[in-house]
Amino acid sequence: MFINIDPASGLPIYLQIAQQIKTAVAMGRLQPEEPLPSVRQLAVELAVNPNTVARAYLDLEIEGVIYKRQGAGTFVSGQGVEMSKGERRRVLNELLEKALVEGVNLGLSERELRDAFERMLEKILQARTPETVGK
Amino acid sequence: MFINIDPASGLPIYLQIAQQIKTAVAMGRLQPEEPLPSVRQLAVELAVNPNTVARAYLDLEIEGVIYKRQGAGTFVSGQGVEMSKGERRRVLNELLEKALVEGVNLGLSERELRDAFERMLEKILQARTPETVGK
DNA sequence: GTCACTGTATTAGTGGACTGATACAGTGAC
DNA sequence: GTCACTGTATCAGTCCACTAATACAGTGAC
Repeated sequence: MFINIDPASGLPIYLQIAQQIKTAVAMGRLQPEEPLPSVRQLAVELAVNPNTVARAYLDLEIEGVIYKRQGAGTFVSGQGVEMSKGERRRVLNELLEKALVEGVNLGLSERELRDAFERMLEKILQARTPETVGK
Repeated sequence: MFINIDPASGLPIYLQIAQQIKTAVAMGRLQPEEPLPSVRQLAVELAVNPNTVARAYLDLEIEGVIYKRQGAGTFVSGQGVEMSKGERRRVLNELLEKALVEGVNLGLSERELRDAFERMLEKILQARTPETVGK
């Protein structure tokens, strides 16, 4: 798989796994209903404990990014994040505020902030087919 | 001061302090060279240990948001984050990616993402005078 | 049924993040 | 100099996040 762990990052292993899968799903590198590697398989590959992978999968399941079936495996969700519109906006706004506060404090100009946003948005959406984005 | 601690947030106290000050600086509610409350003063106000406040101030100093003078006090920096342009972009991009990945996985449309960004950017920049934003 | 695979639960150990008590050190008004 | 304020350093305790070892339980091909 495409996941790689950086022991020096300081970020917990399970979060590194979760984050990378999340990004892959957002970018369409992982398609809905596509099976993920089993917890053991990925654990061997990354040389970590199966529970660590399971922890990452659990987080992703709670967030609605993937779903699991006992004995069968783990799969990418079909777009279904169960959250109210308001709640979703709140989460997004929190993250955007954090990014922009940081950007402003770093002394970046309004122009630079906009450019960076546009570039990142493009990067994430480019690989997706139009109908898989939003509704 | 305007800081308030939410014990239920799960976020460490010192991070709550640091984050709120950071936001205040970005929004211009705290002006360059403006003195911050002393570590003891703020500690009493928030009912925490002075070291906890000091820890928040230390983080902010390392990031370049504030500066301290032994025996004198703590002050808001005058725009001086010492970081290369490339490094600053990298930090911003990381945060933007996180926000957008989340937004896409939440099923928000490109339009909604753009709108949220514009609104947040506006909110943060509105209180600042033009010449204090970027260069 | 067996077998080989799935995810799950339990339990435990280690490390370090977080906070606090307390003593030290610098600054500036007087 | 004193005094009242600054931030700083040291040390210690507690809690829990993180990871792991290991055993349990469900699924599906055969």
